[in-house]
Amino acid sequence: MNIVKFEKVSDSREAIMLQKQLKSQLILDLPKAFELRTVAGVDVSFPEPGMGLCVIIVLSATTLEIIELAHHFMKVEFPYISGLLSFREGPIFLETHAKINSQPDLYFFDGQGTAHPRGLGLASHMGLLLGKPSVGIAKSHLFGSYENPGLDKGQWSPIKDHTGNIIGAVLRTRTGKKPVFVSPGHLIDIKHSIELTLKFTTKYRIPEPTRLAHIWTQKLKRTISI
DNA sequence: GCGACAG
DNA sequence: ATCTTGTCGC
Repeated sequence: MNIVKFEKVSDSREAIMLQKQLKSQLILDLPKAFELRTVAGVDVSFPEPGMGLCVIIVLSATTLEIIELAHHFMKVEFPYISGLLSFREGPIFLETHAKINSQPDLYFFDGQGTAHPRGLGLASHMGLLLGKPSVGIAKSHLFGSYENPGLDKGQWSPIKDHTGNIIGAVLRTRTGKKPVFVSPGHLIDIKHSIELTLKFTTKYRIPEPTRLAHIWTQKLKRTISI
């Protein structure tokens, strides 16, 4: 069992305090012994108000074949508040994670990593709790300034905070299509986050780990009663 | 006060 | 995220 507990917070004030405290623990470098054999994709859908359905899909990092698929359906307490997404999706993610048998080497989350108001988006928060490398793949902008990248696949431009520090990248994963917002979660740097995002991107805008997790989250949603 | 605002 | 079918365009 993967026993990882999520610190309960009762309101946004406490949530923000926790984020500020946790961000100091982030390590933005790949571990020396990092070996990439499997990668996990995470996503959450909401079949009905107050109920969430999380999916974690584990893929071979070399062939992208599905190694494991786990899901969990439960009540979600925390409301959606911009900047506090991890408090809404974190609990159900950990419950789902307790069901997987493999130990993914890397995790891709549907949201921001360090490109966040307090430097601790969903991917960073979860990576920290797991103690594993994680990357945030967001479909839209949340925080930081940036210029649009070139139109060719692979081109990117930095996302900077008010100080000028680079906290993420706007990456073109498909020529001529809307770019994705990539930022390191935990135990990884920006360069590798970009490199790995491209490595797992096939013919679609969203890289396979997160794209497949989303597809399953929608497919299983119909299996659950409404 | 005004505009922005992951999923 | 979710409510929702077909349709125009690359």
